[in-house]
Amino acid sequence: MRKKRTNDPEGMRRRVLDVAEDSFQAHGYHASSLGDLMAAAGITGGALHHHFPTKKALALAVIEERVAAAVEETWIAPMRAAPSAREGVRSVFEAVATELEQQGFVRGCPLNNLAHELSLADPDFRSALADIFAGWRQTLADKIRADQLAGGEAGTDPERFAALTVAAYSGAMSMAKAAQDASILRQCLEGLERVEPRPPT
Amino acid sequence: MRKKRTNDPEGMRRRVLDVAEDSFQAHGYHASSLGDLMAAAGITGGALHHHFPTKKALALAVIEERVAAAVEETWIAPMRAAPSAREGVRSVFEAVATELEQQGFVRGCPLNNLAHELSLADPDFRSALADIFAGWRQTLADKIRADQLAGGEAGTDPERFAALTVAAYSGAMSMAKAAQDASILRQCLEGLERVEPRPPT
DNA sequence: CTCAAAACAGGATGATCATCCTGTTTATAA
DNA sequence: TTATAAACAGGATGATCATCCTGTTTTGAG
Repeated sequence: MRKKRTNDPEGMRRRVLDVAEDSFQAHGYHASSLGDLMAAAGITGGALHHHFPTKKALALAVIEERVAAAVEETWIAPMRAAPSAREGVRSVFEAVATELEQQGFVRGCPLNNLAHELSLADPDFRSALADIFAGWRQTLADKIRADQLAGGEAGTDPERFAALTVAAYSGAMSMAKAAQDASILRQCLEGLERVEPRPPT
Repeated sequence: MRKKRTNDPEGMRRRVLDVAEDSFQAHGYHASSLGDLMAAAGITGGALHHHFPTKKALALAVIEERVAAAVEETWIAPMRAAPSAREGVRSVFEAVATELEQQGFVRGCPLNNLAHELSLADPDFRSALADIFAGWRQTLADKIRADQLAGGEAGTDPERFAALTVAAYSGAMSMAKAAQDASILRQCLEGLERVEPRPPT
């Protein structure tokens, strides 16, 4: 009689989020069935229902914990650590492009993928996704302001720079996903680097 | 005994595409059930199956006929008619922003909406969507080349300009959809207009 | 130790969905 | 007119899906 079951609520919750994040990115929210997720995570219906009563609750957790963390890791932290806004943008674009080229296929931007499918589906989804976009732009705008305090970027509007950078990245990832070709990212970066390049007068 | 049924295959096909295009944009492909579409179009299962044997066939028709036409109408035709590439881009951005502000909500870019949900779902979807993106960029690049033949845009790389413009628009629409606020479109346009603004040396 | 709550198991359920099938009606060509 | 295919009707079907429910095991507080 092997009666050994170790309760590990945190670990089980993490495994569910792992497979949900992966499946939502690979197939989307609606195309991911809870049955598939349960099989992939190796858990039962009771356990899944215990941690996430509804599919919506699961998706909200993926957005707030995983998608936000992905943006934090890919964009926010590198930008804060960068010597300047422009150098940060360049290094993030190139890092992502290089990573995509190495792995050979393009899954798209985690935030954009879910934003397109879920923004209109539910107000809770929409506001969670919009908040991540806003924080992303905020970080970029703050970096421009820091550059300006250091004497650079005169004449660059922080919010405008942030909006264009995030838009260009998101759109470039959209095209890269559709074309399954990451090179468009580098093309867009080259264009971005020619925005307001004139020195302060 | 009113026995009057007028066969109108073209009209019926058009009505199906009308409701499918609308529903795919509003709720997405997977969240649109054929039952809902049949009810909205006022047709029977037999008729739907006759014109579109599978849901995939219906979506492919929506992409190739409706989404491509939307890009043609919104971007390609106005760009060809514009006096210059930059003026064309400006007028399209402003026209879309104004239209979105008037209708009060943002559904997103038809191409991007389906591209995100379907690019990884099926190779046929992906290539149809990628072709539309490519044609869009081609039109923009051709316009820059025309400007160059007319003596302007020296130093502007046509493909780079096209890629950044499409990316910025797509990404701006993504954010506008998530935020339900079209103003970010104008912000991105202002940024775009500061790309390579220096005169030829 | 006791016991209540949390964690997990596993199946039931009702709804929904895409597809298919058998007919019937309409249009077209010979 | 007649034959043939296209156009359309309407229901059947089997699969799938999210949620819920009843029960069992584990954990920790008192």
